[in-house]
Amino acid sequence: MTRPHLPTTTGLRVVAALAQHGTVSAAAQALNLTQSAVSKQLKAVEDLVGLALFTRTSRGLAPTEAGVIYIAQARVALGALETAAARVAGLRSSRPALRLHVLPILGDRWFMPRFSRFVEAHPDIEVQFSTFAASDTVEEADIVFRFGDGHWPGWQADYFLGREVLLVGAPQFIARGGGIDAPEDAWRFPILEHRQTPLHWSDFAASHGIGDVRPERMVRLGYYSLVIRAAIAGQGLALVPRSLILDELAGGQLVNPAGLGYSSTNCYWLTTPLDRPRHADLATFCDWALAEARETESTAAAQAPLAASQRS
Amino acid sequence: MTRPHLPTTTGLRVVAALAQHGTVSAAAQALNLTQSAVSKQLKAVEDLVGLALFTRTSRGLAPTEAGVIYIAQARVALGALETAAARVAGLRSSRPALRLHVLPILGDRWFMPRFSRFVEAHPDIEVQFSTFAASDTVEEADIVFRFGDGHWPGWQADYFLGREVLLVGAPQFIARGGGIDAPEDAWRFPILEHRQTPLHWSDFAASHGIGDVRPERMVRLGYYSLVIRAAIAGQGLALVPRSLILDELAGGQLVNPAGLGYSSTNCYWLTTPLDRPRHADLATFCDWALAEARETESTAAAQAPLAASQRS
DNA sequence: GAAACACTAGTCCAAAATGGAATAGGAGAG
DNA sequence: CTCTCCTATTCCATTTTGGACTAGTGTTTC
Repeated sequence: MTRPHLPTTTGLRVVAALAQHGTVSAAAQALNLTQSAVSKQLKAVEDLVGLALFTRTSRGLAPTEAGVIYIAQARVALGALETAAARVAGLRSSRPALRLHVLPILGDRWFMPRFSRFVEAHPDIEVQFSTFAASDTVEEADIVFRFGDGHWPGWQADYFLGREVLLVGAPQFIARGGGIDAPEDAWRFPILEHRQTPLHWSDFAASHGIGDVRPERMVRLGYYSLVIRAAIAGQGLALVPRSLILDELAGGQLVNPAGLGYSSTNCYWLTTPLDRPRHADLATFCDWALAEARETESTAAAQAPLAASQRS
Repeated sequence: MTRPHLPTTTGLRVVAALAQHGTVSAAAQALNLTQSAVSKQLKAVEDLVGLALFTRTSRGLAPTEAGVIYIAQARVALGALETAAARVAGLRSSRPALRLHVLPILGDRWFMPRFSRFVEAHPDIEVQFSTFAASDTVEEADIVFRFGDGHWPGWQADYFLGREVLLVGAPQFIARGGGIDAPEDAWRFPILEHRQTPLHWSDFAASHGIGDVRPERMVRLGYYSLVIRAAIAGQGLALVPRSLILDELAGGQLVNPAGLGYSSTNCYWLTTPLDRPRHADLATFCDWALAEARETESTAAAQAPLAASQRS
């Protein structure tokens, strides 16, 4: 046998990022590469595989049947590498690295812009992030960020962010649909849902006492990044924690019509294992992350009235 | 976050090959790279990980604690890539590739020297090999090479090779130990065992009617490649199918003292699923592989008397 | 004890791969 | 029609990779 044709690990990351972000340009930002580099890496993987992994549209990319299969295995491979890094980092006799498991949406929209502040403040603490790792590696992590109601046996859960959920959409899209003045107006529009957090719309309806969820249409997407992006593109209304879309709200790409939203019991939590000692670096990181999250939400709260006044 | 430090897929292959082959030079041969390239790739992975993955001795390399962890995840990652390739290959609307799952020892010692003959004879048939893939992918394969007694529910098993098992060792090593004229003489020596096929020595003892296995010492190794290599290095006696060591017997690196060995019911089988149609390419490959295996064993049988006469 | 053998690690250098800047071109929205 | 967002490609500089070769070490053989 000659040398097998394997993709590079950059190629795997590109494929995984494209699945999550939906466009070459957005994936490039997430990967800290240029649009041109990502485009070429995708082409290289597709040439190697011999099939297109994504279809191209003017709005971005969508996985093909082959792409869905390939993306799944790319994630398994990347997860194994995260596991290897995390487990080996745990063996260092010098100060062991902190092992964090983060959800994709938090990695992109919360850690990416802020983590450098932690590094500057604590250059001596090494942090190992995982996103794709399998559940056994997740359980080994020092900190696991989770979405839910805050109850995980064996784990202490500290509220992180996302309790305040807003109904949002692109301004022109909402205007074309006749505007939204009351919660039930939302059902005139297609709505977007993140598959892994499917309860939002029923919570929204329940919190406003408006009966069943009855939208014109519902589109389910695999990543919150894609939900947000589709909302910006005018493909539907979305329910999104305010803290995750501060820039889009400030920039006017998304608006929160009539200030509609609700307070969710399902939100993002910072969890730590109860059966392991809380060593100093872990405590330092938790304090920093929770404080930054509080600051994020203070900023979010301060912007809310401003956004409301811009709406009239 | 800046770009994560991921190993290259070549680095992963190097780490997995080193685990299997025990020396940089042997791994290089298996990978179709030079010793220098493999050495540099290993250094690059170890620099990235920040820990040594192998200890170096004058006889080769052995995994460290970190190495064992890393190797396991490297194999998971490579398995995922094999799965991706196999599943995507199955989607091609043109002639789908044959998906073969091969044991490491057969990949190295049987397919590596012979597969180019198949390619020359059938350039139009694409074959996808896997070795590391997880069990779900194995079950999807068109052909699975297995070691055992030939009974796997749902699979047709055709004898492939390995029924004739020889007691072998390095000539000087055997001479220093006083030679071997009878089966029980083997217990004066350390013996080597492949962890995944642990029954050989008891089968050897039973077939010669010599009671329990009572060697001076037993060393268990994770790969048959390492068993063969350790036998050549004079670290013990091994039981190995004749067909897998024709070159070593012919070259005198290993000898079969007193023609000792036995006929094993546990051997290598070519298995195909009963619940799927046997399409033409599959039949072509099976015919070729079984014919080549027959030829391998004819050659082996023809060499046996010659080796015996060289021994006196 | 010397020679031979098998091994790893490093240097030098050419080739290949990678990524960024820039550009071309397409599609949709305003 | 213009603007915006998008992908794909070209050009080029930089980085990475792998092979040839060498230096050095340790073990085995004679």
